[in-house]
Order: sequence, then C-alpha cells, then structure tokens
Amino acid sequence: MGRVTLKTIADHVGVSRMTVSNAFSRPDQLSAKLRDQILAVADELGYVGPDPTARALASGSAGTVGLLLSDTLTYALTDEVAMAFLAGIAKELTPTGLSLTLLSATPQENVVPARDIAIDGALVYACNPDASAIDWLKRRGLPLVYVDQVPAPGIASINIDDRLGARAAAQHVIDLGHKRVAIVTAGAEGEFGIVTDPQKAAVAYPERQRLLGWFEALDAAGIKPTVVRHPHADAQEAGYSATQTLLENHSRPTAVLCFSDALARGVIRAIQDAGLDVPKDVSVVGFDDNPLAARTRPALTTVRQDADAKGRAAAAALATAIERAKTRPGGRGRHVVLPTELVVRESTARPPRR
Amino acid sequence: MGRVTLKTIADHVGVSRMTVSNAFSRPDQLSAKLRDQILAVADELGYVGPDPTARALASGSAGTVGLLLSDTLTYALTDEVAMAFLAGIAKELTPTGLSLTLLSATPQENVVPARDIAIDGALVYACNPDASAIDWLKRRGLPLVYVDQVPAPGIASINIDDRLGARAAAQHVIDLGHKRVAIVTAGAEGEFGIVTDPQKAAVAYPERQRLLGWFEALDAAGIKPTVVRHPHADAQEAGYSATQTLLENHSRPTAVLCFSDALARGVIRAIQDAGLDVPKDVSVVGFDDNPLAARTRPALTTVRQDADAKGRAAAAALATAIERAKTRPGGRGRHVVLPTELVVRESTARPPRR
DNA sequence: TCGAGTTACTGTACCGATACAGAAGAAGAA
DNA sequence: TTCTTCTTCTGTATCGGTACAGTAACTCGA
Repeated sequence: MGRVTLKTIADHVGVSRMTVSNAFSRPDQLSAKLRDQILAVADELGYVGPDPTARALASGSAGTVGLLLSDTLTYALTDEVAMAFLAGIAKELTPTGLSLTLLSATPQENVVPARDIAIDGALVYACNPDASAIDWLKRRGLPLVYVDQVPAPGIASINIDDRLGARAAAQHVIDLGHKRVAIVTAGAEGEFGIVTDPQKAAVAYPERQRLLGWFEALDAAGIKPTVVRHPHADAQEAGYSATQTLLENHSRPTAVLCFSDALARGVIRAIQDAGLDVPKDVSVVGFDDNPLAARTRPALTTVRQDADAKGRAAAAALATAIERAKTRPGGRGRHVVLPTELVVRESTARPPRR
Repeated sequence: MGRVTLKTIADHVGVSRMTVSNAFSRPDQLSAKLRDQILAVADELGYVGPDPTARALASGSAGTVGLLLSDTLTYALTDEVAMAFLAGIAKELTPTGLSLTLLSATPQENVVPARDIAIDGALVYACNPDASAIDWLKRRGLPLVYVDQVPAPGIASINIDDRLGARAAAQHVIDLGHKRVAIVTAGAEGEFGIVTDPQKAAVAYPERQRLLGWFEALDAAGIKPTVVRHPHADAQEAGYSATQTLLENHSRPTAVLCFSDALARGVIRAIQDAGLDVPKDVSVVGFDDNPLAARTRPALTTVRQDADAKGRAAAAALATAIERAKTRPGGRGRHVVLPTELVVRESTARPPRR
C-alpha cells in the first residue's frame, strides 16, 4: 500500500481531493461538519498533513529563508556577536512562521546550497563579496537582504555605523593624548602582517569601514598608525601574536585600536605577558561590545553595536521584501545603518608620562 | 513570457525535456557536445538550474535537515556550548551537501515548522520531551536523531555521560572533605526554588541524569544536599540569585555543584559579593567546560563535555540514518554516549577548617 | 553479416499538492 | 414566483521536475 495522500482520504470520505485539501489549508471553504469528518478519517489513515514539498511547489513558497554564511560556517558560529545576530534573526522570524536555513557559501562536490536549496529569500552575511554563492542567489531572483556587506543598489541592506564608531574610538585615544597608535585587525582573506596600505589589504566591508573611521581621526591629528593584520582563525590567538609583532617594533605604541573585542582580549593578554600594564602603559580599545567586554579585567573600552537588533532588522527587512515580491515584483530595498556608540571603560587612560 | 523551465530550453535546442534535465543532473547520460550546447542556451535564457522545490518533489529529497530547538530558539542560541554543538553539526554536514534548517518547537499561528517544512530528517535537541513538535516529526516518519534527550527505542540518540560526570564532580568535593554541599540547577520548566524532590522537579533528561550522578556519590557519602532550581533565562543571573537564596539558609554550604558553567559564574559572583572567597570559603564546580571556564578567575573546576564532537556525531548519525532509510526502511538507531571528564582547576579546595 | 552490447536520446507516467473557474443547491429579496 | 446571492463542493490544469522503460543508431568481434 502506497503512501497516504489527499486522494486516499478523498476516496475514503467520498469527496473530491480538492475538498480534502481545503479541509487542511482553507477551513472556511467547507462546512465544519464535513471538515471534522475529513480530519478524522485523515487521522485514522495516519495522514500527517499536506506534504511540505508538494505544497511548496504548488503554492510557490517554501516557508523558509536562507542565511548565507561565510565560507567557513564554523567561524561565523563561534563568534559571540554572530550568535547574538542569529538569535535576533530567529526572534523576529519565528512569529512570521518562516524557518531559517543555514547555507554554506562553499559549494560542495555536486551541491551548491545557494542554488539547490528551496528558500523564499535569503540573508547574506559575513561573506566575501565576490563569493559565487551570492551570484546564485541573485540569479534565482530571490528577495535578498545584505548584512555587513557593501550596500548594493536595489538590494536591501543592514549595516552598522562602523566608520563613525571607529572614528569615535580613535578620537578617544587622541583626546587622551596618545601619539603612537597601532591598529590590530583581522580578516579571512587579503594581505597579512604589518600592512602599509590597509585599504588594499582589507576585503570585508566592515573592516574597510572601520579602517576608514580610524584613519579619518588619526589623519586629522597627524598620527600615522602601525597596522597589523592577521588571519581570522582564533581571534584571541590572532590578537596575541599580532601584539607580539607590535611590541618588537622599535617604537612601541601607547594605544591599540582593535577590530573586535575578541582580538582585544588577545592583545591585552600579550601586553600583560610582556610585563606591561593596561591601561597604564598601553591603552586598548575593542569593537562590538561583546558581552564579555564588560567583565574582563580591565573592563574593555569598546564600540558598541547591537547585534541582536541587527538580526531583528535583517529578518524584518527580508520578511517584508518577500511579502512585497508576491505582489509588486522588483521593488527596491532600503539601506539601513544602525548606530554604534563608544563605551569607555577601564582599558584606556592617558599615555605614560615620558 | 513565463518563467524559464526545462521545457523552454528543450524547445529552443530542439531536444526533449528529459535530455535537458539530464544535462543538469546526469551529465553521463548525453554527449558532452550536446550538453555544452544545452548549458549554453540555458545560460543565455537566464536559467539558473533545476528548481529546488520541483526537484525535491520528484526526487523525494529536500537536501536539508531540521534541527528542532527548544521552545525558545533564542535560549539555545545564546549558550556557548550550544554554539559549539551547532558548529560541530555544520562541520559534519557541509561535505554531505545537506543544509541545516532551524526549526522552532513552538507552533505558530498557522505554521508548525516540524510539520510544514520540507526536510529529509531531523535532529531533536534540548526539547521538552513531550513537545508536540517531536510528535509531528515522528508521524512524518522522518529519520531522527535525539540529542540530549531520553533515548527511545528505534531512534538513534547521542548523549553525553551526564551521570558519570556529575558523579565525578560530587566525588571530587567529597574527597576534598566537604560535608555541606549544595546543588544549583536550572531548567526551562518544572518546579523552582529550593526543591525537596529534585527528580520530580527536573524535566530535561540531562538535568535528571546529572542529579542522579550527584546524588549517587553524595548518598554514598551520607550527605544530603540542598538543591536550588531556577528558571533558565539568563543563566548567570539565575546562578546569582540561587546563591543568594542559599546563603540566607541557616547552614551555609562549603561546596556548590552547578548544572552549568554559566550558572557557576553567577554563583561565584554571588559568593564573592557576599564577602566570601572561592575556593577558600566555598568550592564551586561547574559543568560543560565552557571555553570561558578556564579563563575566569578563579579558573573553574568543571566537567568537560565535547559539544563539538556531540554535534559531529549527531550529524553523522543523521546522515547515515537518511542514507539507510532510502534503501532498507525501518532500520533501528544506535545509542551513543560520549564521555565526560572532570577537570580540576582553581575553584575547588578543602573546606574551611572550622 | 549477424547478433550482442553500448551510447545517446525520447515518451510517458508520476511526485503530491494548490488555483481558479464553475456548478448545484439553499436562502433571501422583490 | 422568480431572480439574485451565498455557501459548499468539484474538475481540470498546472507547479517544474525525475524515473524508468524504451528505441534507434552505432560499434565490434567472429
């Protein structure tokens, strides 16, 4: 005996298949009595409900949206800030009934998730801007929302004010009187080590924007920072070894601006291990306001972003984009920039006297 | 002009629809020359590839598996250990070409993800065992893998040795000479406050198992612990207020066994805020070996579980279950229990003299 | 020169639903 | 009574593919 479908039930009850379909999907289309009868028979036959795949094909919507994650899905998932972002998405998506499908940006042997998985739309997050996966999504004509990506015309995007936040961080150490400033940054790709042209070395949009912000303030103050760039991997380790590189440098910085709080933790450890004090000898500023930033010792001065709000905004933008695509095709997306804010704690102080 | 389908391309090239399908999905079924021609025409017409939904319906596989998460998806995602678990799944799943769809266990207005989303199988994680969502998955006859759930006959399951780990933790403080021991635990549901019958108060399997382990050792040593149980929410806060409750108690404990490291952090803070020292006045043992456990001060004595391995094992088990379901239907699943290990750090010591 | 075995392609029958137009009967208005 | 308007149900045409059993031509050894 084959599988139980609408037809099976229809035959049992003696109605048309369409009526059974309505019993499940459009209760207002038939009498309550008949509906109950149909549901009873369906239950008896072990019918679970309309097959999701068939329904998706016929109705044209899959009920789930994709989240395209950086090449190594793993990296995105081990970061506390990314987690808050994910939680934000989930929170906003749940009431809409949409589920979230994690899409790896790296194509597999025969499967390219961005091309082969049924979704109604997608969030593009923390991806190398020229990842082929993004192209697939675009070609499919799916509603998209870019998050932390270069905003593109016609595509909704959610960003945070990386540039302003970074500028505030730099201005903060300038105001404290620092003259010798270093920048510690990280990325998945690009040039690494002590880099002379950071804008060339950096690939990801947030990193470029933060560099822009830092340099804006430093340039205006006539300060030329040393920039050390490390591959992502373990952020703390990256921060640690970057700092070792820095400290070997002939002119030791009195302030270090970091791309992330995770990086900053490594930086602080390295400074302490070198027998120096934070903030007495060296000031350190992070970025993100990771939940841990307030708890480390010394508590970290950093630039706050609300990753949860970012997630919620992204999900909301996608939900409306999908809704709109059903009626008016080809609407254009709004570009949202969420605020960032400098949070001064204990890891920054005036530079040492001499 | 409608959408571009296999038919459109077939008509343009002058071949059958089936040949076009083969050009995409079974390259070995046609000559390389014709295939190239078809692909070229397809590209020209802006065809992206076989529609995932239609393909799923016809071929009977969706290319994605579900991860059923605790009622509040948000909670699951804010926990570092859950993150490692998720990363483990992703790592193992990626090469198989399967994607991961997050399923909320709470039914929405009209949508029940566990019933309405197209998936090839599912992981059941951190769920109230009688959540209706699990029933839906079972009724659909999907290959399932239970993680941190009561093992059920016929269903593959991955667990960690919660009981043995907890027993080791309890034995550790017993061996140090502690007599007045408290247990701080947490859960999404059940009874809260100072509970007299913990096995009744606890709902989730891991919690019950850990209680079993703690009591096994404590009973044998003739120790009757005080058990405080708090609702999940923010684990640290829970630990903090649970400890306040404890300290107000007439007989202050000299050792506290905690359900998680996150909880333990709150416990330690509360103890310190009460002017006491960890471990001099009170010893604290966590559970999980959260990446932060080693870094907090004092470094936390805890029971290690390898959440990443748990994720990988779960994904692997599901992948094979799906593979097997294609051929032999109704195979039964293996029950895997991963080891746990006591890690002694600085948060435990002999009880104070008097 | 014949039959066996390949290779390259085609035709038909699903996969399991939903959409939408329409039909039959009942209720209500004039 | 007759005409409209609901309400309730039905029929047919998709949705966009894949499976599988052919068929026709081509290769090749004896």
